[in-house]
Amino acid sequence: MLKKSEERARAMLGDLTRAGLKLTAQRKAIVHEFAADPTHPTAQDLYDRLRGDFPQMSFATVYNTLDALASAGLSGTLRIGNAARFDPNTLPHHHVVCEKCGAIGDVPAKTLDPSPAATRNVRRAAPGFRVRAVERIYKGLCLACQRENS
Amino acid sequence: MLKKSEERARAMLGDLTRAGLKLTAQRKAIVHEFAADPTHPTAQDLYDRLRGDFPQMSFATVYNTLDALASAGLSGTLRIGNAARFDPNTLPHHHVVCEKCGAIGDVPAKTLDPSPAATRNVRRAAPGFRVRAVERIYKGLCLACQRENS
DNA sequence: TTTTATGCAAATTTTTTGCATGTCA
DNA sequence: TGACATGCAAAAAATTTGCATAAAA
Repeated sequence: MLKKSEERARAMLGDLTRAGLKLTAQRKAIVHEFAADPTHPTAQDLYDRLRGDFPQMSFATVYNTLDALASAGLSGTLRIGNAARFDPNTLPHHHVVCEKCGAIGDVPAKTLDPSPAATRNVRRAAPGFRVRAVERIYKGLCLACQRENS
Repeated sequence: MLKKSEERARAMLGDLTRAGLKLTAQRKAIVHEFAADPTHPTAQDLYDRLRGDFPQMSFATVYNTLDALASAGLSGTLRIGNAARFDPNTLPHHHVVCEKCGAIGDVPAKTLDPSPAATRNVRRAAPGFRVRAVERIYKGLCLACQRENS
């Protein structure tokens, strides 16, 4: 049986090919590192992890690949703190963010479609705006930071 | 009668003093420019607008002042695109973001307190996390961009 | 062989910092 | 006066770009 991370990497590589992107060694390496990563890494994070095994890997390639994945809908982009964070989870979900340590987590959602109430509220504030998706950020304190505070 | 922008600027200056911050000429200028600005400007935006009237104003001062306002709870910080955007609206509210042109708007909310359902969902995904506030981003297309697309 | 991606290095953009000087309270 | 803020300039991060070379389809 395949490890879950292997499974995800394979799925992502398949999607990548299907999206018309070329399957280079660098992209395979990036996808293997990224596909099952729940930590919402920055491009720099991934680059640092990869450069050990792939010293010829360029930073721009990591950036470009993550952008390509995002454009193909295979990755989400989150902006929290000063750097873009990438998210391989393509199922609908929201995020928790710890206001102290910055840790980010996923919160599964049935859908990101706007509720009728949301649509009404937006219509009132921004007439004519067409809402495609509603993303939530749950801000607060993670368990570890609550303990530290006491 | 005072213009609304004047009113807001005065309120913000009062809050600023009350927060123990010093009232310098630069801060007054920044607050007057910022307090009633609904466009969620970046520090660069504000600096560019101010430097005409205040050529001696330094960019770092704009940054520091906006940070000070945010730390004192007089401004919110939004990260959308590659730069921090500042928001003088301290009433509870969410945001609409146009995915094409990047325009940002406010959507008033009664409260940002988590609903019981939100608390449950977060608890399931991130055990022990204490949610303080739920912020929503409504993503979609603004009226102008819908028209352009057709 | 044609198209697309890579590496490299440099340019931009965004944000932060140090420190001497100046100003508010 | 004493604490805090400013300006300036430089450093540090984060992101994007151009172009010759290399690899995938």
